[in-house]
This record gives sequence, C-alpha cells and structure tokens, in this order.
Amino acid sequence: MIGLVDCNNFYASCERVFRPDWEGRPLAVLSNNDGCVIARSNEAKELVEMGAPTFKIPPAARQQLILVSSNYTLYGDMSRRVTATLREFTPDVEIYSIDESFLGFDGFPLDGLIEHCCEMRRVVRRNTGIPVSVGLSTSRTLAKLANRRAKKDATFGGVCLMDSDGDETRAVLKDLPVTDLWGVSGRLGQRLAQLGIVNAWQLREADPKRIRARFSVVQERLVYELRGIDCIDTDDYGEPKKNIMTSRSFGRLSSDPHEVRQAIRAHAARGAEKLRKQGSVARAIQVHLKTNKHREDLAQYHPVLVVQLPHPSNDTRVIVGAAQAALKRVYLGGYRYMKAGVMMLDLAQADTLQHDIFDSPESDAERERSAKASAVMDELNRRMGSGTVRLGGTKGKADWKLKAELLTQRYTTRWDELPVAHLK
DNA sequence: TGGGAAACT
DNA sequence: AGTTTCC
Repeated sequence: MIGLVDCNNFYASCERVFRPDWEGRPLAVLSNNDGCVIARSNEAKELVEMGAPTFKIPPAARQQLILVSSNYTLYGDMSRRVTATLREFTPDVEIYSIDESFLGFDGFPLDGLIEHCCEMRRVVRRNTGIPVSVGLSTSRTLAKLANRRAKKDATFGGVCLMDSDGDETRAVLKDLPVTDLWGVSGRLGQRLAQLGIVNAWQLREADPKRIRARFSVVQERLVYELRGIDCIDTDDYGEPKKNIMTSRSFGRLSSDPHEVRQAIRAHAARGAEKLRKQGSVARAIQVHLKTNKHREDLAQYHPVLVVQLPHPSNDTRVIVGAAQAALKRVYLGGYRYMKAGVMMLDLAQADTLQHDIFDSPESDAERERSAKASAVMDELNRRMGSGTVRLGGTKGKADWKLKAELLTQRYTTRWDELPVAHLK
C-alpha cells in the first residue's frame, strides 16, 4: 500500500499554529513580493480565488481577510517537523513537495492500516499543530485521489483507503473528469476528449498501447496507475537537479543598471551555492531579464542569453563573473525591468567529471584553491547565517529585495522571534 | 500579477 | 526555445 499525506492548506495552517486567535478566520498567504494569493484557509476560499493579484482583491473581501506575506523559513521548518513525525510511522517516506509525502507501507498488515494512519494523523497534529489528510491505495495516482476524497468528505475522518478495483472505485473514477487527474490539464484533456475519453474511468479502460502511441509513455503509465498498478519511477527522487534557476522580481520596476547588476550577481552567487550543495558543476549559464508584460504602456524587452563556461564550474567567482559578462551583452538602458534571473545549465557531477585533458597542472591547483575557498564560504554561511560571507557587489539587503510587508514571525527558527504566551 | 523544476514539442 | 504541468 502507498499512502499520500497532504497537509491541509499548508501555508495557512502554519500561520495559524502560532496565532490561535486566527483559528476559524479567513486567512490568505501572499506570494513573494506580496504579489498574489498562493494559499488560503478554508474560510478564505469563498472570499478570494487562488492566484488572485493582491491589488485586485475587492475591498469587501479584503476587509474580512487576514493577509500575510509568505514566510518560507517557517513553512520549511514546519514541513521538516511533519516529515519527522511521519518517519515514526513508516521508514519509507518520500518527500514529494513542501506539503506532500508519499509513504510506503510494504509489509504492513492491511488489517490495521487505516487505524495506523488515523493515529499518525493525530500525532502529526499533536506534534506540529498541522492538520493532514491521508489517502491510501496501491498506486500513487489512486492514493492521491483517495487523499482528495479524505479532504472533501469529513466522514472519512481524514483517512481514505481506495481499493484498486470494485464498484466504489469505479463510481468515483466515472465521476472524475480526466482533467482532474495528476498530470492531465487543459491541453491534454482536450486531446483525450477527441478520443472520447472525458472521465478517469474511460482512461483506465483505454488500451495502454494506443495511449502510448497517441501520447507518451507518461500517459500510458497513468492508465496503469488508475488500475492500481504502481509504475511511477521514484528513483529520481533525491537525484541532483538537472538545471537550477534563481530569479526574482524586483520589489518595483527598476531602470538602474547598478541595481540590475547587483541582482544578477546575487542570483549567480546563489546559483553557485546551490550547485555546490548538490555536488554539481555547470557547463553553461543563462541570464535573463524581463520587463513588466502587464504594462502595455511601457516598452517591452525580454532578453535571454546563454553563455558556455570555459570550464565546468561551481565557483562563485567564475559563475558571477560569467553572469555579469552575459548581462553586459544584453543589458539595454531605457527599459524598466521587472525581473532578473540566472540559470545553471548543462550540469554534471563534480566528482565524476572528466577533466579537460589539455588542463595544465596550474589549473588543477587553481581548481583546488577555488574549491577550498567555496567550501569555507559555504561553511561560514551555514554556521553564521546565509549572507555572512559574500562576494563583492552582491549586497544582501539591497533595495531590489522583495516586498514582504505582512511578514509573520519565524517562530520556530529564531530565538528573538519565539511566540510569547501572555498569562492572565 | 510567485518561484522553481521537468518534460514535451 | 517556448509550452505545459506540477506544487
């Protein structure tokens, strides 16, 4: 059996753990830059759409809503706590996202499994304050559907087991539009509809070979998954990323070349850090800038430039230098930039990399020096807080930083931001 | 008017 | 390189 544990309204729930006075009230969490709504408590769902731009929230709704900036330090730590509790209930925990984990229950007797998961749910709630729902079935896709039923229908008590066969499963699948399935959205849904496949049951009964021929191996797997056959390959969980992007909107529009350069240098430095963390080197990087496409009154410019690095590298100085050089080639004055980003491309594992056979001994020495310098920097930043050691021209607290005007405390990771209880 | 990653086309 | 999909 496979379980899918999904935290209910995760970000909103994290915010409420330390603000019991927000219990039962409509609460929405805003994106980076306070730009749009990215999470809602149940009470907020009738007041505001997911993804709604903050400035478009009607005043009437806004008055009732508690709005907060996203507090990723808090959510990341709460997520870690939830996962730690899940591990007490099965050793096989596969983190799928910040608020979802797949659990393997191989070897667990089917008999007490639901009760086991109910207990898990209670303990997660007790340990972390976060409510979760559990879906159980024999494939990830069905576990996900079971989870959704557990969420929707309170009579399940938060845990729903869906058989891979039987009348009930059949009824559920018949009732489910294909576009509600994991991995099927608008476009694919339209193409499936052309074959007369509009609900999940029809897809389950389709000929996998035919589906593979018309679509791809991913959709073929989906057919098997709907039949309860586990066939999503999870070997690539925990594998190093194949590319790494760091990008961010400016808090406002910027036409200051120094500011743009600072941002690009900081993103590049962050990218190099991420490379080292997963033991990769990049063979190329990409730099991009964007103006605000919503502002039709302003001139638009969206340059993208890929540059090959002379040697694969994860050295902050090399990456930052290359990014800045790339920026220099595409930057044009006179535009008001909205966003800047740097991507690490064509990644390879640092330790298995075939060194350039024309490399001289000096460059070997240089490579070692560079690795040492980076390691010291990473260690200092890990121990003393990120941003303690930076390359010049990558200001940490810069003007181009995000807007987050409604930030809550980092209750669980900062001594000076601990929650305080007032006793009467 | 989010940010990040992957796979497909 | 752009699009689609996920969270």
